[in-house]
Amino acid sequence: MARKTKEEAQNTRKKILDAALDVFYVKGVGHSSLEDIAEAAGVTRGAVYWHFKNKADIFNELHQEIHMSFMDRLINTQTQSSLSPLEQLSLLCIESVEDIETDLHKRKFFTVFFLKCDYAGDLAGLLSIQNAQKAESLKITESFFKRAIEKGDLPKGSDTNLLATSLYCYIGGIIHEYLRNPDFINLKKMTRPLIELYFKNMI
Amino acid sequence: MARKTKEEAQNTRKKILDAALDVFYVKGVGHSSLEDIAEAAGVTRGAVYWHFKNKADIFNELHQEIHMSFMDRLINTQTQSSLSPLEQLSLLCIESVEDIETDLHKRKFFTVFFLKCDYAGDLAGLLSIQNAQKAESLKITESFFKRAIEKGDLPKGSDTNLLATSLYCYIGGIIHEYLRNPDFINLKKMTRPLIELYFKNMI
DNA sequence: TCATACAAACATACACGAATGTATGTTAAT
DNA sequence: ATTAACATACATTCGTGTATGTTTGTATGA
Repeated sequence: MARKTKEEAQNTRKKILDAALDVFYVKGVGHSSLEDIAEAAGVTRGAVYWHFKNKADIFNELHQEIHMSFMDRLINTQTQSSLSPLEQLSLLCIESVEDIETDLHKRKFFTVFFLKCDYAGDLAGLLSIQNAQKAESLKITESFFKRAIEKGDLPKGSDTNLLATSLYCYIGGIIHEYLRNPDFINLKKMTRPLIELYFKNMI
Repeated sequence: MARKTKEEAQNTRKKILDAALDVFYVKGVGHSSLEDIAEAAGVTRGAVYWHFKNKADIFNELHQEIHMSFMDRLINTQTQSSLSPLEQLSLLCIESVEDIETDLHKRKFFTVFFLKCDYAGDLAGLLSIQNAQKAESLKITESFFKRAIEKGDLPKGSDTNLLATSLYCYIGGIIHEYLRNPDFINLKKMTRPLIELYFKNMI
């Protein structure tokens, strides 16, 4: 097979990842063969094996992608807004949840990670990788609450870990419930009320 | 093979279901073979096929089991307590979440349904069955909020659907996050604070 | 500049095992 | 006598990882 330029090889790699997301979304990770992914990417299985060790490797790479994207956004939200910390956080939550409906790419990601994989067998170890990454982002989220306390927007002595934890559970729960059953939550109508319920009342 | 009494056959069936839950919990649904389940139940694959159509059938039966159990509890909570509707609901939430940690059987169920299956292939149709059942329980949950309004515990005109939805997302999120990463939430310490955050402040 | 060697980036072939569903056999409850 | 409730055997397909083949980009040396 003709050797390609580095750029072309990167392109092939990207095509494989994109194809994998699509195939995983439709068939579930467990029922997607590397042949399915190769075909969807327009290459052969050999190419998939050249770039990735196995299916779990592909899955993990996909997760890295969305984790990085989320972290970027979290950090940018923190540093680039004229809103108060709680307003920043509230807006981030609203936008993140709304993205699930409006951004098909994101919806595929979250559907795959929440509903279309089983965190067993080859994927068993990846949950702890994901968890370590979540701990990282939780700390940053917690820092929003800390800044809010410093600004006097929250009572001194508020438990920032409890607040960050509760917010993660709530937003994660909204996304998960929506993906399980899009008819359960009309995100267009309910995102803001659901998030406001949290930010107006709970804290 | 010796024909058994009806009671013995029911016992075999129960053994298969129990074994399936254990195997699914350890290996994930996708990576559990019917041979694995048969072996764990101390029978052969023939017996599994006698009682169940296929793996999806077993999975669905397991889900029926937990759904019925939850509905019973929801209905009993509603009718048998001297607490106010919101207190009833709050206590139900606390107990349900605490059960995840203390009741291994429940933890296995929720782990299997949230993390160890991929809702694709044979399991694809089962999510909508689960969703229909959830809609049923959501209505009952909503009725707690309605009664609370009637009693004057909540403002007239409160959106009971929003409240029930938000509670489902929150409790589901807590359970999901805990199962993904037991280190993320210390349920012993955090269950009450998390639930109280909701009931004391959000509503 | 050109020739050459190496190997990256694939494509194709090989080898094998696992899991499924169905068919058939067995025995005792009814 | 019939058949429920299994156990065992049969038949097949699918998917995986590894081995091997092909071609051209790239580096190096003359």
